[in-house]
Amino acid sequence: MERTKRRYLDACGTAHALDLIGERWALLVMRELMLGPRRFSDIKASLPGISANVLTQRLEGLEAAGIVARRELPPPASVRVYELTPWGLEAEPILSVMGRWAARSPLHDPTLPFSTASLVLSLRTMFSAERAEAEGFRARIALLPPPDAFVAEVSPEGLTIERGDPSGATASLAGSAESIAAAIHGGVPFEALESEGVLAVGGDRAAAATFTTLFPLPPKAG
Amino acid sequence: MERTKRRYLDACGTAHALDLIGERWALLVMRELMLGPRRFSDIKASLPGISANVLTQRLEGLEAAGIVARRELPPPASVRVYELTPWGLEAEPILSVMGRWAARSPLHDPTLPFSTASLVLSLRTMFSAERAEAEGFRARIALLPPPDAFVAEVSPEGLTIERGDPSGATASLAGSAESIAAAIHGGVPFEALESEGVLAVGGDRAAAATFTTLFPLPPKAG
DNA sequence: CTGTATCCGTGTTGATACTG
DNA sequence: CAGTATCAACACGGATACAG
Repeated sequence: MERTKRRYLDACGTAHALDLIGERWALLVMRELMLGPRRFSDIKASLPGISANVLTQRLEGLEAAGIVARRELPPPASVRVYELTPWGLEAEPILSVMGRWAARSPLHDPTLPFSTASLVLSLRTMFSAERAEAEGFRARIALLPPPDAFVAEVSPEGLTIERGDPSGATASLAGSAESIAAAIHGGVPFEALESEGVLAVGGDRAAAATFTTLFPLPPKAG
Repeated sequence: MERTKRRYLDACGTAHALDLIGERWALLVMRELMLGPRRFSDIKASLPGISANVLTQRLEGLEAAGIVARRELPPPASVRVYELTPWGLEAEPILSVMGRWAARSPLHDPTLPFSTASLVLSLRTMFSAERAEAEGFRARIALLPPPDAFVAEVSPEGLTIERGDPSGATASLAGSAESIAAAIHGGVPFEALESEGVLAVGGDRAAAATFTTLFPLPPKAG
């Protein structure tokens, strides 16, 4: 095939990182795998604009680099899934740092599509331990972007967000990743989103409201 | 011209970062500007393989995004230089995190060319405050990759590396960025590099030797 | 139904030559 | 020195066809 990959002739670690994950779509494919194994079609559906052949190439390249592994689920599922290797998982700080930096961009357009993986990673990135501390906040908030279910746990140790059973949570936010993000990052009041029918808030509404204030965005640059 | 820039239709911060700095060469151009203003030809000379037209396009794009600014030095210099804006400067953690992650790659080839900016940023990235603490190390080490002069200061507060006057330093390492990196990251003994005539160690050799141990590389993945 | 391979129009990249 | 012009090679994205 193409043994003549276009590489940077540069010993710098950053340049090598770009050789590995600098091609178009590569980091976003990795983003979609950060929360666990996914199937080809699910990845493709979460990345508006990627074409099947490009996704195939990226998965091959990331596999060859030792960043992604493919696996067959045992019968009766018997489907092929892609997952990050342990080293691939360690790339999450790259996504976080890039996201935090870009949040200061004056050109950012928050009205574009927003995947579930983006939502969860953005919350991990933007969580303010200081604010949670100042509020003395402690809760388990269920995040329910269909068909997934995550539980965010805020404690003095910090924030964790994992797939899990939402029953027993202090409060719940059900709706598309875009709608949940509108409430948390966009500051849109629950009532506005509920009256449009795109968000359902359950349980302790005050706790849910406080939760949405724990992820402040940095000021715009320029 | 390019009113149809190829963007990701994705509200995720990481995706927006890729819209801004995800094009080929963009991050490496920024790396070359991290230590201060540079001229077009100097940037081009530090990036093996980039062509003039692509460098022009990247500088234009980064300027339009508010990441890079162009400036004319006053007479008698009267040359045009490019520099990072304050927000552009804040992208250094992106380079660090990518470099640290890629250092674990089994495919990394340390024999490729290595720019002065790469050397300084890699030292800032890989510095181990724990080791300096454990050694009780405190010194000013001059790094002299011609035609530049940097002073690295190790103190209980951490490491700083700035352009500066090398006189009065505890020790000095003079040679190409590649040679200095061979001593620090590659673990090559001073004597081997000196006998090849590619490195000159001055001042307190023991302090210089200890200094080279403060930048440990992480273990390889896979 | 889930992926993979092939073709094709278009835009991006890279090398050389050239201009102010 | 600091770019621009030109052109060839490649990568991307879309559609479609194919394989398990």
